[in-house]
Amino acid sequence: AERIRATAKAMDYRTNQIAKSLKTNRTYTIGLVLADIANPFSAALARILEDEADCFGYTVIFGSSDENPEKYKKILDALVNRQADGLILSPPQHAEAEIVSLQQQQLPFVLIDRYFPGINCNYVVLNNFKAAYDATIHLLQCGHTRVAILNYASDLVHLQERTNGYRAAMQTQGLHESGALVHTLPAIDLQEEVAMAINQLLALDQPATAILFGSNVIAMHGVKYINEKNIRVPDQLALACFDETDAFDLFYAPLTCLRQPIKPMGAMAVKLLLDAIEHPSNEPQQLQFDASLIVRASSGRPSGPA
Amino acid sequence: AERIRATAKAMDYRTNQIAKSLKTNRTYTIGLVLADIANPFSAALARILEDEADCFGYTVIFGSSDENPEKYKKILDALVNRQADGLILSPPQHAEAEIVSLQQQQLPFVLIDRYFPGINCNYVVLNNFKAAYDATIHLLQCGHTRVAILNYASDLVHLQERTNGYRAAMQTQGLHESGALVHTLPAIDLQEEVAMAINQLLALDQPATAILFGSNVIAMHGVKYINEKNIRVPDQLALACFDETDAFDLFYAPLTCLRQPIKPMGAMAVKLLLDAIEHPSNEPQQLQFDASLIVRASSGRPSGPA
DNA sequence: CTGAAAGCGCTTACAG
DNA sequence: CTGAAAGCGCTTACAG
Repeated sequence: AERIRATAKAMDYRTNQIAKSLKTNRTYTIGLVLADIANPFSAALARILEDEADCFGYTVIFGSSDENPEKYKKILDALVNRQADGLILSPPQHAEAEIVSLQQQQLPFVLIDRYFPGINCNYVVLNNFKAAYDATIHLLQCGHTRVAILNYASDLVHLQERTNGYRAAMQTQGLHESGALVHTLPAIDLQEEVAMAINQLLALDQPATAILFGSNVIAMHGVKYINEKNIRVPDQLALACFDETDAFDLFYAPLTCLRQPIKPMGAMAVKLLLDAIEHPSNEPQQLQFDASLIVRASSGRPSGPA
Repeated sequence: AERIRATAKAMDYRTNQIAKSLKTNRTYTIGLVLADIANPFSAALARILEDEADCFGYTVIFGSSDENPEKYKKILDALVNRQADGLILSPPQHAEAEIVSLQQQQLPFVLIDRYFPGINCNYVVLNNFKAAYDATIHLLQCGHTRVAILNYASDLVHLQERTNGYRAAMQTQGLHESGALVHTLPAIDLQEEVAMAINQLLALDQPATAILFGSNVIAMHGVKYINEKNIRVPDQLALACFDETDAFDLFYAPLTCLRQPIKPMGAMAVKLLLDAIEHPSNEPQQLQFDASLIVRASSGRPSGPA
């Protein structure tokens, strides 16, 4: 018996995890579905989830949904078929039925970044309302009154909360805008839509003097356009945005942004998922994290008369 | 029998891929090891590989090595134990033994981005020599003679070829520099090293007037520092860099860069891998792709006397 | 403590 | 064409 073990080692034997998994019903694999792994925010999150999963002996399989419900369903099927022990999901719009189906199949999962208020399941999200509120208040405190928001037109609640937080902040100053300062973009041709929105905001009788961008992608298009048109930041137009990216450091007026605590969020998502795998009868947990407002040059005081 | 099939469908039966895999010895899973999935270049590549793999019914499991050989080995073990049908690898330095071991185990794999000249295996890489040569020639044609390069100090051949290509281009103009214009950085504290190198280049008796950055990460640090110090681009210092990133569009002088054809490269890597899985006795194939030099504002003519 | 047997859920070759 | 049997490589409970 001893000798068998010795020769096994010598022959460079490796256990077949597939056979093991078949017996133990455990693959030590986590399925991850994001909108697009190539988005810097998603990629950073994927990296954190990878590291965290690795701490517990898990490996990550992933897929990108492109915000497309059919594609999302297809990826989910592929990951479930491959017997992922659990799933970490950033679902697209209209994915409620899929989520409920996972619950019925008793598959452990945790939503990250996004959630559906009507569904009682594990999730880890940002307090988007507070984040948008804080950023807007900051812009108001910099002396701006005509603060605009560029956000996605989306049924996703976490995005709507960004607009809601912005509106609540504006109302603290008695600024009940007609809506000319709120642009929600369908994101069919986002680059074009962002450019149009900025043009419109600057062409108002009372032009906007500050913009809050609802995501890093919107901000990227916005800043590119502002660069092209030589719009002066922050004098002519102050800026703040959701999400932090290295890219924003290259702009001459580094962007004030809302930094998401993705490290603790990712760690918590993995923790909740492993809990759900171990204890399927546990009550779902819902966790919100706060963004940090990182103030930089782009939100400085406006130059013109108030 | 017919009725069994009907009720199976009704009961939402899904075949257990694990059991199937045990029997067929196929998991339809590709293992991907990159340096860091959070790097925009890696993330973009991961996305392309994901899409390409999906076309053939494969799913991707991944790990980030952080250029650390031990971590690389550990990830490789995890992916092989999970019975990935094949591997796409971007290996760190000193990974030759691991690669040879994969060959001995007859595990199908394809290297991407990096390769080891002594090992006859499948790989898909950029022609780094030509890319660096082209970019340097371009800077020389813009009227620069004191063109510098900031690259990694690394045993990885694909990085050394960037410096070699640069040197070859300089020699076409009879410019055999003493080495003051060539900085190879150990990347212990890359940000600091890049800043120091730029300082030294500008403090030379004959200051450098142009820099070729050896990667997007080096360029990111470089441009941030140049921004901080208000060094004027391209007048005081012209720039060009490897890899394309959205980020570089936010700089006031958009960066001239070497765009890697990652879409065809990724597609080819998946193709070679699937070939290797289907036909294990096929000869390894080695493929080089050419970068496109995208000329933009950062490489414009120098202002001072030549 | 060791060793033989059953079974995880499939596929595949074979008998009916 | 259909159905029963063997076996993929493990783990686990059980007998010796």
